[in-house]
Amino acid sequence: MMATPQVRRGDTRQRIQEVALELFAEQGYEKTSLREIAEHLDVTKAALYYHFKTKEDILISVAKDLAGPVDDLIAWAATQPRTLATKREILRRYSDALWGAANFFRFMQENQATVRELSIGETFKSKIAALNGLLREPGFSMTDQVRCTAALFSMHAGMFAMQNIEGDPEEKRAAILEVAQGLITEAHRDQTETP
Amino acid sequence: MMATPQVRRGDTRQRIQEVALELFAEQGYEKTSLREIAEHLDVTKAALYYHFKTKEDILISVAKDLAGPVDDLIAWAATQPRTLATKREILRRYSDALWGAANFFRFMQENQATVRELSIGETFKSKIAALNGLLREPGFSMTDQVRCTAALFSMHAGMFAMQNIEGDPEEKRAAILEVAQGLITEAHRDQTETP
Amino acid sequence: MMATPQVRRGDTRQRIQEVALELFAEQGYEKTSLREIAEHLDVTKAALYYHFKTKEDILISVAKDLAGPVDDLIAWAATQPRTLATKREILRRYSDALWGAANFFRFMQENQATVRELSIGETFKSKIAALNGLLREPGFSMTDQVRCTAALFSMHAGMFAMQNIEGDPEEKRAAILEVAQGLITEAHRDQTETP
Amino acid sequence: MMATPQVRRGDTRQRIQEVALELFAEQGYEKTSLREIAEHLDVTKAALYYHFKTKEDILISVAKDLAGPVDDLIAWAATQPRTLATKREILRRYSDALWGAANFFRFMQENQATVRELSIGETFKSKIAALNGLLREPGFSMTDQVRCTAALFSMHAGMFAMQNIEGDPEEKRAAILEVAQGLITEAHRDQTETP
DNA sequence: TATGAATGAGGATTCATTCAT
DNA sequence: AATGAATGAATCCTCATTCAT
Repeated sequence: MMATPQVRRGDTRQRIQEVALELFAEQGYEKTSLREIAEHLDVTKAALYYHFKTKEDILISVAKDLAGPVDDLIAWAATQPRTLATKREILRRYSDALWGAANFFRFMQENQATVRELSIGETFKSKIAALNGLLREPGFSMTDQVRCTAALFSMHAGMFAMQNIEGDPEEKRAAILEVAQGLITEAHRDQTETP
Repeated sequence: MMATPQVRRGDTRQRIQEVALELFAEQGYEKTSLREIAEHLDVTKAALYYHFKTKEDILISVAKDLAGPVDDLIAWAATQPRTLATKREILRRYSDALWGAANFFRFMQENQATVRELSIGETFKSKIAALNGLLREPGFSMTDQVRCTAALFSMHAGMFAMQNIEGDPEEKRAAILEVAQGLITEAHRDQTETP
Repeated sequence: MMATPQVRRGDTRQRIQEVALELFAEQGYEKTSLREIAEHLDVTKAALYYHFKTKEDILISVAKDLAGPVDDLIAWAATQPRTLATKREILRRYSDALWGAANFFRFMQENQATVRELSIGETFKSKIAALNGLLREPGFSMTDQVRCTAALFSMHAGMFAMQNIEGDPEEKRAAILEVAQGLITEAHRDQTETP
Repeated sequence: MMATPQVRRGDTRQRIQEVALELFAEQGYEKTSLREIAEHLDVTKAALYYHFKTKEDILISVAKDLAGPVDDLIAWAATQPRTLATKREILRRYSDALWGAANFFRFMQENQATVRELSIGETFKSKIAALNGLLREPGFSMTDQVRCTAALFSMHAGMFAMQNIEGDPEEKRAAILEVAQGLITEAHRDQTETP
């Protein structure tokens, strides 16, 4: 029969991350002020600084938490043979990662210019480059290389571009994955047929 | 018998647009201050206000100038039959538009969060939606609808994602277009085969 | 019959310098906020930033204006022979410099810890070192070297320590100079007598 | 049979004083934050508040501990005749006091502007004034009064100004004292000779 | 066609301090 | 004897914008 505590417990740090990500995704990083974040949480700006050293730090901490699956994916992929099957599986898992932290990836896509100057910018760019490297084969024809790259970025784009289109979300997601996998498959088939 | 003018003549307005776009594309809209633009041009901030009513106005004017080809494309497409051939041509022309104002489209892509709040945001979004509507057939299977949409966005993504990859720019551009057209074609073939 | 202008003319920059120096000297650099300076001038903080890039910049500009005589003195001294007569004249001129910008030098003395971190810190330290170098002879006995150095610093200290003591300011100033010159003279006499 | 305690025992209060003085002397009072002090000690800011009521309180407590010798000196001097010999001894003892808490006196000298607003400011100023009163004779000529005052302040200045000069520290200290005593002596001789 | 001078609103950040535990 | 969490007030500084000249 404990009374509801008047002051929030030890979850403030996490609540900051949640609210911040939400606002960052909604309005952009620059347009979201710490005042705004603080107000949403009913704390003072200074409280944010108790938990994070800078505004950028909030974003970094969020990124660290949410980009983990992509790291795992890259690490896993590095142990696999560079076959078509592996690549299809990479895309499948990437789809999971993307949809598992949609808000965050939406933020990253819509704030590229801003993020580029931030420390997570390089980090992220290199992850995407790593994934791209795992899919693309330098020996392929230019067109097929584009197919591999397009497989990756179609998923990014698909995630948001399809938001406005009616239809069951899961079905859409499956369709996007299918198209991406189709591109990779086509690239490989193409190369096998025409040496 | 006029002496050569020491200072640039009536081209200031245009020079503002050029410098602004360059800086917007490089650093993002928010991170680019009017002071910075003015300094690059060796004029005062106040001079910018003689030519444009607001910061946003500079961007709007740039957008008006550069987005024209896309408007033309949409207008033209409206007069054409919704055939595969038309759609392939739409993509081809869109490729021209994109590469013809690469800086601007790069800006739009990397500053989506910011642009969304600006008046050109809606404008632009509706143009993309219009293009997408010209390519996508609501009657198609979800997968094929995704293919149509992916054709469009692959070009956006391709434009920048391929920057880091070695190879002749023109060849890359052709390859990107080919992949995009391939997607549309595949969507149509698919639908024709499996009614 | 022109009416008194409502807005101050072009003297704002200078008025900022004056007020700033006054407040810096009175309360110290850190304790003086830009808000305070602005209020004293009946302008906005932002106005200060129109004229100076940073708070430190205000101080730098003041220092540049007021430390000129010391530079002149050093330059002049460099062209003179290192005789006792020269040194006595250095002290005399230094007295002029000090009393000519008393507020500023008082500030420098009372804010050493702060000034040390600022860019003018090094600048100033090196000037004092230069002066000291012009007065001190490394070949002298330690005691006489101290006399030379004390001649310099007695003037600094005297300037303020004597403020509380009754008496005609000009007479005090003359007495301080005399004591300083006496120290230098004694150092030289001493060295001549005991080789 | 007590185990060696892992954490420092009851000496925290003293450690705070030590670290605080060190940082105050190094960076100045205002530039030294309680966070910084706490970090150097590996405790929380709140811990400082267990031992001291305010930031100023830390400084006050340090001053109380370190200024004792000067109080003793003043008390002792009050019981002595105002002879030249007494004054020379005052300077000698003052030299001891100064060198015995060099960090603290350096702090006081370099932070005059700040200290002036603090409660120890008045305290300290009055001590120096008391010392000065013990050395200076209002009946002396202005020049000789300046000599007396200069004797006192030369020691302050000497302490730090001579830091950059090569030579044995003890020898320097002795030389500084000698010069100071010389000034007092000269003042007295002068007065005796020219009544 | 521009500038010089200024403003008002707001930004991120830091600080000394408090208090329940 | 000390901490974790938080606050309120202040800091420096930047920005888009205005307007008389």
